[in-house]
Amino acid sequence: MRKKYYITTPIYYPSGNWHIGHCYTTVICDALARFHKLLGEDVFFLTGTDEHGQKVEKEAKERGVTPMEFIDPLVAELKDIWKLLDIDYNRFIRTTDEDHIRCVQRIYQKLYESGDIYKSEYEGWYCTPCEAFWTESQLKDGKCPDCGREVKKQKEESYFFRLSKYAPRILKLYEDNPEFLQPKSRVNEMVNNFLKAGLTDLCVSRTTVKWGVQLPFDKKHYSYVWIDALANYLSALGYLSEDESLFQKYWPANLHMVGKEIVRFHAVIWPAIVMALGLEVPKQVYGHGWLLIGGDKLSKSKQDAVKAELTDPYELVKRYGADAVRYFLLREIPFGSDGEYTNERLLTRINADLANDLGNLVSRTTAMIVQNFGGKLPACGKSEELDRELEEKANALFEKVKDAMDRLNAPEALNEIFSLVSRANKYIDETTPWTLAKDESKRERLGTVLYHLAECCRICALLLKPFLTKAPALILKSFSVPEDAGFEILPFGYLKEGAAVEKLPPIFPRIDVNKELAEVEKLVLSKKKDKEKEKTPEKEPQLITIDDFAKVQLRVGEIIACEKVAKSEKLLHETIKLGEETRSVVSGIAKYYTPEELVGKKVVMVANLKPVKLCGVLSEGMLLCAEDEKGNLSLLSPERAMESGAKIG
RNA sequence: CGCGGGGUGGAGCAGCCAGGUAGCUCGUCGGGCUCAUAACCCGAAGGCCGUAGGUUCGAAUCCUGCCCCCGCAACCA
Repeated sequence: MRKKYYITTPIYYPSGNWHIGHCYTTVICDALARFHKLLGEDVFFLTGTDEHGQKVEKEAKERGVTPMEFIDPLVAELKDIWKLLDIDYNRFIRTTDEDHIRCVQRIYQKLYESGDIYKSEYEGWYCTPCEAFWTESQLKDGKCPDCGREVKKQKEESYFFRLSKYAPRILKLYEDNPEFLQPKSRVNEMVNNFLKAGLTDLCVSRTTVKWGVQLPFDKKHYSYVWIDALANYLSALGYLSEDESLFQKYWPANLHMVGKEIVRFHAVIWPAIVMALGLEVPKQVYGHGWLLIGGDKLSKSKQDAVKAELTDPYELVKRYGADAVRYFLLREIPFGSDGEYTNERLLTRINADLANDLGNLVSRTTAMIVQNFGGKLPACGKSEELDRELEEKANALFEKVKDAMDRLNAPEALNEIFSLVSRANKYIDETTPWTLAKDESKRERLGTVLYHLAECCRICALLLKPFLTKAPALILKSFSVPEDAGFEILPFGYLKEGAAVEKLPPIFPRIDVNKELAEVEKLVLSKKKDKEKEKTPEKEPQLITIDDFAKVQLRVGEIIACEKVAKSEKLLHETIKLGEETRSVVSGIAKYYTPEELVGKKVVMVANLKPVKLCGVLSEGMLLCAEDEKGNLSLLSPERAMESGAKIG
């Protein structure tokens, strides 16, 4: 029986902002899936979206649409991106899929019956307007972190999962299987932060959020989103459905690839649930690092020099092609740790590796075969030492690539492949085929050299198939290698004398980096402007009536004291005399005014603004300011002397 | 003392676990070549390996203190 390989990405939350980071995780998984397919394994590659929960519910409501109306276009967009990047998944699961929901319910039912889910009471801080529970540590200054309002301690009937029971077994899992959680540093994190302290049972039901999976044994309750989300790895295979054949075949997962921020859910909670269901635990969870956009470090030292980075996957693929984007993601980020994304690094990579090294190698090799042998591959004559060295390197490559991929290290695998590309370029200089071509007596030697180059191109292209999806096929085609050929034809010597060889136009045209960077910057800036425009037009043309205006009470106030707000760079805290009363007001003008120069000023303020707390300081009004496009700012003051408290209107 | 990771030529990283000529990619400079996408090949410059101590014949590597970044804990891939 063929070996099976089940690999998953996290399911993504449809936030409306798909970016290069989402592509990172998915492209790695796709490369791994393709690699294992080429090894002849039976692969199932799962990805999808996590669509339930409070956030979606809330955002849909704000837009006045149903949750599905909100999500559907976002999901369609994501699928488009995967298509552009040639992500070859077996299933795209959505947690709103009927079969998934049914599976989640059955999992809950099963755990409820076995006693691993039980009814108890959840006590927490409840914010009534937000309908949300918060833990002690989530509160900000004892207030709701979302809206800043008072919260009250409240108990709620809830269902809990006996996570505590599984802590020892999870520790043992880590000990017995060092491979289970990678990289190793994450193990320490989990053990020190959670497992050592002992796990507390996990509250797995909600009554406040209705956009979720209803619990079969208590219709008032809905599933905790994380249980719902994690279950996708099982539901996608038809677990607990009428047809469990996929589940039988592919479970347990070989690899759950996840971002480091959600390692806890995958390495602690998920195995516990899987254990509770009596199933085999996944073989490996890998917590990869992040792709930091635009160099956060840079922005601190060179405040003004922060460049706009192009991170929109559509635009990137449109400009540089799927191969270039995939290559960058797979090659540039040291695996396991964070990497940095900038347009410049992307372009440098494309030019240096794909255009100069690989593209050019293929180009010069095919050109010489066409020129000297009329597009028919010459015979491989007697190998000299230089040739044999190249052959050995080419034949040793597969093991090196496989070894790197077994450790999930795509950058290293690519590094190995490109070291052969490099060696081949050097081989051309060492053998100087253009000199051989001038001497009719060296014709056989010329053929041998070109044959070796053709073989290197072929072997590199073949090994690049999991990583790139366009170029390898083009290269192989130009050497008349069948499209569906796999790793079985890797060994040196596959190509036969007389095979048709075709000269290709540049596969990866060189990019003028400075010109392109300038263009990209322009593009990003214009997009930003578009976005700003989108927001403003609604407000501008709207006319209001005098009644609307009357709702705003404007009055003259006198600043009698002013100080900086300690925790903030932008805020000033003014004490303002407003006729008889005194108001506390916080304004974001610290960059434009010093506290000293404000004291004694008469200003215009909105007197009936609902009080809020900013950085913990009460603000009972708003000072009116004029601001121009350049960011200059000026407070408004009555033009003649006025008593504080005077009404404006 | 909550936990973890990191600080190595201009940039990004490897080396550290098993101490012993500091390596790779990009960039800069010089040379070579002309088959090729102004590409390719060779060479050079540039680092007291965050900092202060310690162990050792010998420390980027082991130990200790300190400084600085980043992350996790607290639903960002």
